Amino acid sequence: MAETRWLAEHELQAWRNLNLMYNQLSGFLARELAGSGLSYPDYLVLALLTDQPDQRVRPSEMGCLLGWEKSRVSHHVARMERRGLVERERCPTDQRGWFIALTDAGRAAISAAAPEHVSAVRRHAVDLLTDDEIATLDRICRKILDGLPHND
Amino acid sequence: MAETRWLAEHELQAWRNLNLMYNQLSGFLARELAGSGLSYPDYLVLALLTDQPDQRVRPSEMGCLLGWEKSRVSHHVARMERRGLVERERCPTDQRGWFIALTDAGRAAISAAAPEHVSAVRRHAVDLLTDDEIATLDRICRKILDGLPHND
DNA sequence: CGTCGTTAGTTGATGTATCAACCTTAATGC
DNA sequence: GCATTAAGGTTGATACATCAACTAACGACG
Repeated sequence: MAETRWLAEHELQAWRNLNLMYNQLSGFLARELAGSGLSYPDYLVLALLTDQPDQRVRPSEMGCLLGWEKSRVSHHVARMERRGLVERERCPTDQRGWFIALTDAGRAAISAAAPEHVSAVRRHAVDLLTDDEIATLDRICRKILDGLPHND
Repeated sequence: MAETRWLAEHELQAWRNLNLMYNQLSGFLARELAGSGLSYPDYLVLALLTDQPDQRVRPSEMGCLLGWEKSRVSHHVARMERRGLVERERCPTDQRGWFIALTDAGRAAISAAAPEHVSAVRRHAVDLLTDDEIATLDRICRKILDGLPHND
């Protein structure tokens, strides 16, 4: 077993700041969204659905796109269905599967929440960064994602 | 109410990648840690404690340092105490307060887990980035943190 | 065909995060 | 001093995340 290479001070700083920043930021955005009656995961699901051509997806595809495992998708969609934000429809070509579809209430909820949410993302993140920084951030994320065993 | 300024394509990409990256990465690291019987939050608590001069902190200070609210600290420490990883001691100078202190078992647990964890952080994040990228990442995090209402 | 491994998704148990309500002790103001 | 407010923490309820175990339909191959 080789000696452990501990993190240098500047590496440790960056790593801690990343964790702290992400948690604080997503907590803040979640609280903001709560005013519209949506949680952050709710928002992600609804946003994903509105992006789909016919506003429906298979749970497994949703899992890939959001990076969620199937059980998380299932539990979360079940809760959202109970609140009337989405509904499940049998998939006609595969009797094992379902489609998750946006309901009118779901569409209304995200339309109401989106402007404020996007504005908060701008105010507290995107607009604070230069184009260069955004490009670098994107590159960093890609590098790290590529190095991870992809569960999709 | 002004028109909503939606995110431009490159901004949206970076934002989505940040979310995806952070969730995938922290999920991965959590699974890695689970092999040592610790969760990611467990690790953060123990690491924080080993950093303290006398290996104990007040819950409120821990909350500040980790960006956790007091109730989260309380619940989590209670669970860790049940497992013998930390213990609570009455604060002699303030009868309302406590110290959270590292136990021998806690010290042993983090000593066992740290090398593998740090190596995973290196392999999957730090070592993939140039010094420039790390510096930029740190700057980005600071900017965003500064713009957030600080709950500390 | 039938059997068998794979894939789609669900379920239940447990750990984690947040909120609001609460209790106790400390500090402040008069 | 004594009343009031604030600060340090806890608690219980609920939502969220993860794991392992499960059901059922698909599909490939004999």
